[in-house]
Amino acid sequence: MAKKPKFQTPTGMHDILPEDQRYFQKIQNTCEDIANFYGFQKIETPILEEAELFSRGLGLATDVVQKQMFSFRTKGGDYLTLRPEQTASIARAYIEQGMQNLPQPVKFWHLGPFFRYEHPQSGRFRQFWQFGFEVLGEENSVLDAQIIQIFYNILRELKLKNLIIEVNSIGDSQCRPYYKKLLASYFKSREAALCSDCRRRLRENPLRILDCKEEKCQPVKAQAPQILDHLCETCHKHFREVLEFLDELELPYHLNPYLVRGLDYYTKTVFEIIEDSPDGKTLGTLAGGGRYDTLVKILGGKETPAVGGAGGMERIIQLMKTKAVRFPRERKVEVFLAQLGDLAKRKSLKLIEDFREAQILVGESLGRDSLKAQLKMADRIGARYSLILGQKEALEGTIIIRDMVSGRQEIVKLDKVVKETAKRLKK
RNA sequence: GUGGCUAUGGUGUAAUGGUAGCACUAGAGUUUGUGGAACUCUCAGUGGCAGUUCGAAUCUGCUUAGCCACCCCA
Repeated sequence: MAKKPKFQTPTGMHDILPEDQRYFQKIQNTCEDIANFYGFQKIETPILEEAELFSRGLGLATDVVQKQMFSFRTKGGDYLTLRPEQTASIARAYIEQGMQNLPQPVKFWHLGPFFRYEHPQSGRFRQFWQFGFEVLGEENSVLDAQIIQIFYNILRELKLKNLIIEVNSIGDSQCRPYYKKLLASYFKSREAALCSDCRRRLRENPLRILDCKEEKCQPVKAQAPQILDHLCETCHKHFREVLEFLDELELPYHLNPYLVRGLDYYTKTVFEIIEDSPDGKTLGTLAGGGRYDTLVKILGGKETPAVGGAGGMERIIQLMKTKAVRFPRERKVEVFLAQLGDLAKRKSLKLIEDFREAQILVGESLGRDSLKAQLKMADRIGARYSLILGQKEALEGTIIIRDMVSGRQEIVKLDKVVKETAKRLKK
């Protein structure tokens, strides 16, 4: 006889079990509250999009596009991709739905699963959940600061501490090309001192060398020209304003001139929020984002300045767990209905509906026939009262109310039991 | 994509080539219409495929998954 096949979740993908649902729910509720306060509306876009939306939007040279997309051809011949991030889809929706004709800015939040083909490890999955906030149609630096504030608020609301906001500006189409050239020629003159990856980056995207953690590259990096010294007038002013707003908000930020994000659509402000853990272990970025003033145009829309970011739910949950963030039970059952005998079981079904109408949570274990086992269950879930409907009671039209603390029992008329139970619960 | 470590019931763990055992959990029960304790019984495992051997959880190879590092990011 053949062995039973053993199915398991695909690499890097997980079941989200009830105990984790509480955390997901908590994050979702927090996002929703904050979104309502700041005037963001929820949007959901398809999990599949045309592959080109991402390759054009995020940039062909990015890691996400080059090696992390789940793409496939449909029977009809379309080339689709499981979304690796949200921003490009929102920009697409903005263009497709003509949202430039709405009062600007347009503010959205979202929450859902995303997919990247990578080697999984802690805090890194092939299917992972993100929430995000995006503002389209506003170039003012005050929005950059407010987006950062929003993500900081959410993390704080989730009881996370020791948060550090890393910020940088990576310029725009005015100044970045010039800086890139400057940087490229600097690194080129010292190419021999760079690691092999960085020599490749030198050709593809010199900015990323700044992100390299290779020991070898550190001294070269340290002497490299810094973008902040080479921002154009506009970007410089914009960034200065952002920092002033952050000061005003008294947010704990750290200016990190090496912060370069992996997606090409970013302009000017970029940020990441990380946990400053004492033992030096990091989960990676909890939330990150920045300004993307050119994305809408790249995707074929009108020039539309925008800023936004996203948070990683699994990472946040992992951190919440280590900080022992707990939640009360979502369902407190105070009454348990135990039944004995065929007639009683039939009457129980209807009785449960009566309790539902009265909005009293009533637990049951209708599949169990032994009274003992049912009371054991009642005890386990912590019911205050048990209702016992046996053969005799069912025939007489009565039912027993048992106080699970004192053990006292009373017999009441079956048609009064909802009322009688409600009365006892109020005390 | 590259390298390192790991893998035993649902969970946590024993067994260094010779009967896969224990604890928890779960289910059923202990004068059959009454919970918490105790006790009894039951379900349930060597990730998968090969190889070495009289004999493999144990040794070897491959594979899968997890973890870690690189890379990158949420």
